[in-house]
Amino acid sequence: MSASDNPNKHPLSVYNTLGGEKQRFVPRDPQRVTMYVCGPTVYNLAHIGNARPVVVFDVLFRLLRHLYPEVVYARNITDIDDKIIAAAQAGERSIDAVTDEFTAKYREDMAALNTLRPSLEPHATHNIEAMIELTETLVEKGHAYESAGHVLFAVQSMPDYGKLSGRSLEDMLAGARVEVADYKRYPGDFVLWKPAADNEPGWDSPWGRGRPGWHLECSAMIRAHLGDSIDIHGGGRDLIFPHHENEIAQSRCSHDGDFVHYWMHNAYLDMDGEKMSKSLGNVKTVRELLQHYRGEVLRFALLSAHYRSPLNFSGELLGQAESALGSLYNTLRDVRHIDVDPEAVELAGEAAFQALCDDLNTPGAISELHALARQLHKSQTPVEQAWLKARLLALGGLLGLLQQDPEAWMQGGVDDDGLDAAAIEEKIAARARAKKDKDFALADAIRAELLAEGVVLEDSREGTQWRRA
RNA sequence: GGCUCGGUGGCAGAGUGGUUAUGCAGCGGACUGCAACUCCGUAUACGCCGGUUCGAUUCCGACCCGAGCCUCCA
Repeated sequence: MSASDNPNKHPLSVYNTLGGEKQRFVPRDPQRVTMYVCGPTVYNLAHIGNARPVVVFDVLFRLLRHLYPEVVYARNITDIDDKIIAAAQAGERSIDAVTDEFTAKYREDMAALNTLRPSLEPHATHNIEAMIELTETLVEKGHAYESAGHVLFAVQSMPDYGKLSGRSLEDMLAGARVEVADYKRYPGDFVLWKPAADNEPGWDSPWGRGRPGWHLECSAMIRAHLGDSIDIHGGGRDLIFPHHENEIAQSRCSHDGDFVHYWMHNAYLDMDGEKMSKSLGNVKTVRELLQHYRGEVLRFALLSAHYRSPLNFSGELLGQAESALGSLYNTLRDVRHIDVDPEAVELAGEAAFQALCDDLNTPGAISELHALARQLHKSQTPVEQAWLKARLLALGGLLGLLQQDPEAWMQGGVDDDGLDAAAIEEKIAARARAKKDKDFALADAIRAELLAEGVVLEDSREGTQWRRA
């Protein structure tokens, strides 16, 4: 039974890079959906661009969990790589010290964006044996060869190599930017296994002490942890070629099965209209941004555009995200005393849910959140308010948004300096007395004083409440 | 050069062969002691040129502009 066969579910469509079109999602096993997303190379802090696929596929993970009984989501930790070795040597530290530090920081940063931990986080170095086995199989089957201590994949041995990225071998070499190593039989061949220098980490193998090539770990770990075939494989657009193309080559030439059914790729982030790059000096780490914006604001900003569109990540975007998110929390604050059960909401009929089922249309879903908020403001009856609040929370939860205490959200911020709540309440009380005495000059002075501290007052019949601007 | 994807109002960003996207900011009004919040209303749009069509921002073609990839970058 697929989701589409269940009247209580809504069909999910995703854009499949393989085929270049939106397709109905049909899992191979509706009881157990499998998803793999390329994770970090742990040698430095994650930047906000790295966070986009993490947040996007987190939404997909949440959505799939609503649609299917079990979802196994694996995201690898690449803890062996040239850049890690370089970082360790530069810092005169051990490899482990580097990878442990940045694995921990990666988890902290992604948690701050309210992303769920994947079901599995396989480490490359824990799966070396599987990589060696995979390489041996490829050699046995005539798809790989040993040369000068390297083992290389022979791309010409695979008839439809290049299918994912939509290019032929001739096309790929036409650009002629390929630096041809003399140990390659064919310029497009790529490394499965390479020799390790004495001062580099290495593992014993049939080809001597060495370490894996870049693409190998994903193929080996997918097979080891998820099986020969999986439903969804995700990552950034830039990985389509060569990384994912080569994963396909490794996996399909070594074992039966079609490896991945749905390939999903997110577009890049720009920084103030320019590509984020180290040479431009405009790389922003998640950690840096968290100094100035709350994680949920960053998450909201990342979800404000469709994942396949480039998103210009600017201070203005973040300001808008903060305002928009604040208005939603403000709505929830007004009904904070109404108890609801978001679990009871049947999502299938919700427009926001349907938007997400249409290839993760997060901007569409967010607009529906605003529509619910507007209805909530206008509603006068507690029953209706409870119903709307439950829906807003349920749908927000699907996006990983709006799950914090609204009062705390409105009164909180990233800065710890400024007036504390008790001092603010005290001034509000003083202002209330002034208002009662019709001393509006004093009341306004107090309000202006608080505003200067970044505190905005909102009067109502029930009294005065405050929030941080 | 090859392959791929885009160009929507001040900004961000959906979507559609004919009907208000939405948000942020702006303007007008209601509410308020005045504000804020909220509500109501409102201006600004679909790169350019052709074609198909009763009708195109939406389909087709050309053009201009931009982006990504072309061996280790999300």
